[in-house]
Amino acid sequence: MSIGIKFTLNEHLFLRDPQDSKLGKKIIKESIVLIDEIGFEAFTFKKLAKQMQSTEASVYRYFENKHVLLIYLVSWYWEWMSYLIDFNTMNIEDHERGLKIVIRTIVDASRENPAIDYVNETILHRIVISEGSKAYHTKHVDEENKHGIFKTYKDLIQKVANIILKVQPNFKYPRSLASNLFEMANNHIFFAQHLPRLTDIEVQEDNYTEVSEMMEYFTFRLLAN
Amino acid sequence: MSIGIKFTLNEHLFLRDPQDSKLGKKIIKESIVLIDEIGFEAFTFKKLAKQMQSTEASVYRYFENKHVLLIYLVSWYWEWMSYLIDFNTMNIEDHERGLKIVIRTIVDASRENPAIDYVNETILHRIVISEGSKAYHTKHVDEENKHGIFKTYKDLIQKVANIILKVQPNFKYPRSLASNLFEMANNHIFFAQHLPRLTDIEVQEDNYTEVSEMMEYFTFRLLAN
DNA sequence: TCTACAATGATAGTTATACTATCTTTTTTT
DNA sequence: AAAAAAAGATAGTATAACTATCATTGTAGA
Repeated sequence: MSIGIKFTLNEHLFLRDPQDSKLGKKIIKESIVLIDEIGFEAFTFKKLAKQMQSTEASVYRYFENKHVLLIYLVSWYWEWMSYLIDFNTMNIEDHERGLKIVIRTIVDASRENPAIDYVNETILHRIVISEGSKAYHTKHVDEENKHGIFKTYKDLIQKVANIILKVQPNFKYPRSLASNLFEMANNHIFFAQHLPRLTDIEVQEDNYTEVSEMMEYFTFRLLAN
Repeated sequence: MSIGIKFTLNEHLFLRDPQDSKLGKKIIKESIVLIDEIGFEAFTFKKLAKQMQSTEASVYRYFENKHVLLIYLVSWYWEWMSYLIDFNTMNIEDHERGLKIVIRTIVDASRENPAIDYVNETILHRIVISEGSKAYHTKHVDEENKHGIFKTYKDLIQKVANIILKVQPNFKYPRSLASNLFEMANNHIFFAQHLPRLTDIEVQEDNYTEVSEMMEYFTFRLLAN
């Protein structure tokens, strides 16, 4: 049932392209499930291999280590988000309406119809919320950044920044606002679920309406004339 | 040269209070230096013990594991921030001016005169920027939260939320804005230093003026009538 | 269809991490 | 000076994070 999407991810993110083989796709699929289940710290390649009935050595043939695998997953998510934004804003003439759609896409990504059979986007969204920032909070950011590892995210931010500029060409902080939108969406869902006193919004189950309302309010207040 | 401050931190954060002994203070002091130097992932109690000429077992008598130590350090930072905000806004009648001072305090915390001899606040600020969010991004958040581990942070957010409400009593999202101010300050300093395309501001050395300018702009746009 | 070769599996081994336990020595308290 | 608490020294265990080697299976081209 694949609709034939294959994302192009930076080649430093893997040793062998997991999108090219059955085992590779299984690694992606099962790692998403396992990281969500036990958390990134407790996650190991040995446990993953056991769960997918393969071996540790086989997993290491695809990914250098679990940190790179996390960046891969998060990058995959960002590529997917980028695709969704393009898709959802296609043929929208009104820039304000376009930006609102972007915000709702960011917040409600997991409600979109799954696009690829070996990736559970709903679970991946949870991982991005709770583990995503660990992808770049390391001592090796600069080095990894030099390899273009974060290009996907930077392009995504630029895409949203451009939409922001269409709404308000004089706005001084388009990229800051764009990155803040992503961080804010993830943080406040996390806060509402785990540390509710750090936010004013509430979420139940997978209804994130209050998050996107808040973000729309913030955004259009900032961009108003 | 201590001015006699001793912060009260949740008792679940340590096995023996590090503030009560020479060795405990040394653990705090040296762990800050070492985490900053090699990053939290590479940091181990064994390396710490070696650096401070003590033993692994001794460190384990104070902290259950390195994750709890990180929460301890970050909580210490939040306590200190709370103290600074009170101190810097004391006797300020004008609420708007008060909020501006809060923003500058959050951003420029590390420029404040060091208050306690065994904590290098400048280095600790760097740790909070690059490792701080790992304190609560774990599978055990809920459990740790039940123990009141994050009370310090929640109280700090509430304090800033109250100041926000004084500026604009009708504002719908005081706590969200407060937590966003802290997250934003740290993120954009980090971005400017490591992933500059994710922000519009620039920082050089320890001059974070552009960060506080941006945050003031965002905040007062949101709170304007 | 056979051959070559790439991919995977099975197994073992290495070094480091994350602890726990026990005993001795030093320091502090009374 | 004795008792108790803290710290040091040392050793040990389980698991993590890899690397290496060889056997087996699957597949693409001659």
